[in-house]
Amino acid sequence: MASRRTTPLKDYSLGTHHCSVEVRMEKLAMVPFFANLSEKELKKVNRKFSAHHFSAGEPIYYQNEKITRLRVVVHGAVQLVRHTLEGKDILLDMLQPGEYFGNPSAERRQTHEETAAAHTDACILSISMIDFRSLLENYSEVALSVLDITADRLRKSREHIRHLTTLPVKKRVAHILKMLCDKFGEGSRNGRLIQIPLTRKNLADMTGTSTETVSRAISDFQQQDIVETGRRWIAITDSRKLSEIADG
Amino acid sequence: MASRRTTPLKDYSLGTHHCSVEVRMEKLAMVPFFANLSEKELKKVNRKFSAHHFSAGEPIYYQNEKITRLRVVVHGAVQLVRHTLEGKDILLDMLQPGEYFGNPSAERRQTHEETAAAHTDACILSISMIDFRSLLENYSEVALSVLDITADRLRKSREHIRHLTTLPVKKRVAHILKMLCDKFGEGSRNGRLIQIPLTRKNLADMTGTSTETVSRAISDFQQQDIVETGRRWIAITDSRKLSEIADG
DNA sequence: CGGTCTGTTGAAGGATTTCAACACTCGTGG
DNA sequence: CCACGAGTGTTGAAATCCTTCAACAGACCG
Repeated sequence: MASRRTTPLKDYSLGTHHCSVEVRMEKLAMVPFFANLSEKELKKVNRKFSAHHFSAGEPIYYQNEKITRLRVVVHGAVQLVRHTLEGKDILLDMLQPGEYFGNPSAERRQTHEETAAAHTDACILSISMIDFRSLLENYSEVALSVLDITADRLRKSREHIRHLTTLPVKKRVAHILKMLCDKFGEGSRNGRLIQIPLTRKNLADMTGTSTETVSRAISDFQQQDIVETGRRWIAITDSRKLSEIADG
Repeated sequence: MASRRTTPLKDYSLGTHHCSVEVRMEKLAMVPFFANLSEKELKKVNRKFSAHHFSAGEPIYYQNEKITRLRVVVHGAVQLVRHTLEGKDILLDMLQPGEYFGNPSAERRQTHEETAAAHTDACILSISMIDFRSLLENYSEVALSVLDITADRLRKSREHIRHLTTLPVKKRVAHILKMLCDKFGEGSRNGRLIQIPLTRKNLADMTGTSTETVSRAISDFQQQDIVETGRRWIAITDSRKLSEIADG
């Protein structure tokens, strides 16, 4: 496997790893809406979940597919992509361990609005919608927590709309880099490194532009010593200047 | 008051109207997340709500203001607007009787992300966040219903993002007109009339463009006999052709 | 070491914004 | 009751940002 790696990023590959019961419990406890459950309750919940591994790039479910399960990221990163007839993709979200995906309220709208795929090698826990709904009915604190997270995602989505309709591309790219840095940033020596492999296409699909335009924006940032970048990796070296560009 | 009205729209003015208890109960029962409560429970819930009237254009709460209450539209239309530093407004949503507004999960994020204003004369019921949260805790069916509605708004928001990033202005305007027609459309003789007064600026703020561009798009639709329009009103006369433009 | 995927850069073309001037409508006040 | 003015809608032309097309350079993998 990858032996001559040159990127500064961590290796996310799973190999033949299999999630032990202990790891699963630990990860489930990390999920924000299970945080307040007792260990006994958590064990009960844990039995309803099953685990699956996905290789980088492998799809987890497809757009328009029937919704049957709710999923939680345990290891790796998951991307939610909306494909369009125009052939332009939209990267709706990048998920970290602890985050859920797959519509939690799959009552009427029975199909997924987006495709979920493992962005890196990933380990995913999933629970049937029926079990999840009964869980929500029985534990009001879990339901309220899921509501809070969903409301926060709505807030972020509207923030994104604000950026798309009022900001020029360069500012949008700056905002996305800041956001990614907050969520995935690691280290502080030569600036904060964004700990997921991202192509110019990924960034373009997040900001709603073309790869070329993103490339030009980032080239500009690089000349101003705001970021450092290579193939599939970016580090922010001057977050102050980046903020100035984003908000100025 | 308005005596020489020439628009084809209904008169939304309230005059000295005051909501009777019966009207309030009826309206509360219309709210999707109270739909399943018994009359007795509904009466209990009703006591927690207070009613207020707003004239057209009057603000209900301001962006960045502290969140203290959750509100429900009883009469009239309410607009949710996000103001930006660039001076460009974004019309996030237009609400009908029965719809709630004001973040239902006001736990950490303590301030409103948008300004709410009465678009027409409006009657609004409101409940304190504390009472609302305890309501969610005690009635799991209400909590699940609120979750469903929030998840659906997230879906719509992402759909909007899709339109903003992949479609040219003309198609976006067509989509918004279709949406407004589905939500506010009335009658069928000379086409479906959108039953709220809308300016070109309102439409521009919904589609993320300028008033001039919206005007050009609608002029074009009018020449193709797809819509009929006047000052602050629009009717769709050929929804099939409109759909073709939106999706073609 | 070659092929493929990824990233860069230039230049032309296009869609939309912006600036500007004008027309129309409504309702208020003379 | 009419006229005027503010708010609203329309249209043209120039300027601009971004996309698209194209060619190439560099990195990674087997």
